[in-house]
Amino acid sequence: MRTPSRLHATEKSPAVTLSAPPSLAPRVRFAPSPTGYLHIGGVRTALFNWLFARHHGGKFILRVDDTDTQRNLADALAPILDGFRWLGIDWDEGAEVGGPHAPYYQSERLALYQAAVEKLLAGGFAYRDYARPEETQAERAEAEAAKRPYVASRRWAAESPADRARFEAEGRTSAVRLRMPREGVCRIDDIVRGTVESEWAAEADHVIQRADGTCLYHLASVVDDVEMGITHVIRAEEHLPNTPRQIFIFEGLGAPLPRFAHLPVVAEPGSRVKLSKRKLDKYLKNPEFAELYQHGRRIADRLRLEVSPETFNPVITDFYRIAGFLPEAILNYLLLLGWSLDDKTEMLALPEQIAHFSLERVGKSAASFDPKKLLSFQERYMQALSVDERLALVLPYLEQAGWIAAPASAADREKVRSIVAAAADRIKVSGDILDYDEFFVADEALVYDPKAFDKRIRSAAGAPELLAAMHDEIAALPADAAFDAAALEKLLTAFVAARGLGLGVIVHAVRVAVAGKPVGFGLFDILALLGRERVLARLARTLRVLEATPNPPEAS
RNA sequence: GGCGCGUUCGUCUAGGGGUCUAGGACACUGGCCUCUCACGCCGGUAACACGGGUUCGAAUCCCGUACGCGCUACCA
Repeated sequence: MRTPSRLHATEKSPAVTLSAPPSLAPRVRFAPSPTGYLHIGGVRTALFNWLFARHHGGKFILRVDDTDTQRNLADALAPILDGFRWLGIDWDEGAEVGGPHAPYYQSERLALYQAAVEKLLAGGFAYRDYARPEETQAERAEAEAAKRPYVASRRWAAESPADRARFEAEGRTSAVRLRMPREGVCRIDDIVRGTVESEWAAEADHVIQRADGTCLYHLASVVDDVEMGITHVIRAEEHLPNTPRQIFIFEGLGAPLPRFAHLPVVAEPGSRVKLSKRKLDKYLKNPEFAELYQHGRRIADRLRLEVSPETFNPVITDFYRIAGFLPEAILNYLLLLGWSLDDKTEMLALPEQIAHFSLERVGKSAASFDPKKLLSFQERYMQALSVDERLALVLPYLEQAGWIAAPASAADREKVRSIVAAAADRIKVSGDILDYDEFFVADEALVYDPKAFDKRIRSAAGAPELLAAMHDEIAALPADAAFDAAALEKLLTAFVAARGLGLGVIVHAVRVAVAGKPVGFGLFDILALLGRERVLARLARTLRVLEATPNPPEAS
């Protein structure tokens, strides 16, 4: 039995999307723990929150979940905030920007949590539990052995001051636990998963405050959501089983319930298991993931960055910033991990993403991270940029590698601009400019690819003689002769035609002689970019190198 | 173990009872272009987890099974 689609849409999307007064504009949040890195799955969750807020003219709040941190907060938070800023995901309230519900750091909101604990206690929604850990453990083990859900016996629940005194006289300490209902059904009307039901009786009495007085995540999260007026809790599916106890806290606090939307998790490449930063070794066994990693690694090495897989790997946002990915490409890819507009549209610029985003179109099943597809978005976004835009992206890499002086001189800019133009689609991420060292090294420092040198020059019949003749022909050119790609094409074509040869015979040898490698731009572009003097110098050097080692050892 | 969620090409997905001999994209692959590489263009392989229902008709609705994932902490 199906409801008409119009009605169905209304039933799934709350009134807030249609006729909500401004004061009811949605308020959503993302609450990272300051771990020192920004996980790509976290970015996807944050993106969906952000898009939802922007689409509906609501607020996106960035709250810091630091109840549990001992480490230096500033150091651990900076990479996360910087990551969001780099991606262009901004927040209306929260860390560093403040707002009407400040402070946005949980570690500074302890008094609120304490008040909530007392309110829950007073209302009978929670109790002080004096059980010792081993006693709780034993009950749990018993339940498991009996194959039923673990439910606390509440034998050590203090119902009166007298109970407390008695337990404390036994040397016991207490944590505060939720007094979960023992009957009925908890119904969650989830925007992405529909109605999810579970038995209240299957819920354990979760601890909300430890014996040492500190509070736990579920309590803090709900208290903050209430206080900050969060209307929609949009988070990863792993939190779905936690939702009943949170609903119970909302109710105990007498607060209205937000809408819930549980997003499918972002999974490992080729799997359904949640993507985790700790399993890099495993992911590197996936060829496509390894290729992405090596690509970034190559760039980091040329930049002489000290990177470790702990902080530099494709699960972490910083990886992409360092390699020179475009934020728009990453966001576009991430958007499609669990969301789609229709049966064709894939490329959506940010304004379109905002215009079209809706929670109703979020999928239900885990989506595995596909490095190749991410790269393909990156390529398409890069292709859409003008040469000058690419030049601006690439210059900092050359400066940081020390290949040009910083800040770039006008001459350097012009030179690099020509290289970028000739490179065309070969530069997929900004750091790829560092593949073209042949245009930046001194002629005498050019490194030859050994295999290419042997195949195209040393072992190629007639190649040395042709290179020598080529050198002489260029040297004999009038000083004012054009040395651009068109002129060079004419010259080379005539050169081989005069000898009754094809272009292929000379092209490969010359390429290796002047660029050191068998792949790259069109040869005429390479020669023009290098200029006459450097081409001559490199041809001459190649011939000298050949002469110095006329009979190389047999390749094994 | 218990509870919850999920299952369409290798991957991301479209799909809301007939228009599905299941569409798109990435990957893979054949070809074209070509001085290499990359780009681009044309083509191809490839999926409704399984079993029962309901119905004239099921990828689509219902039930079961299998498999996967998540939760089951005085973690978040």
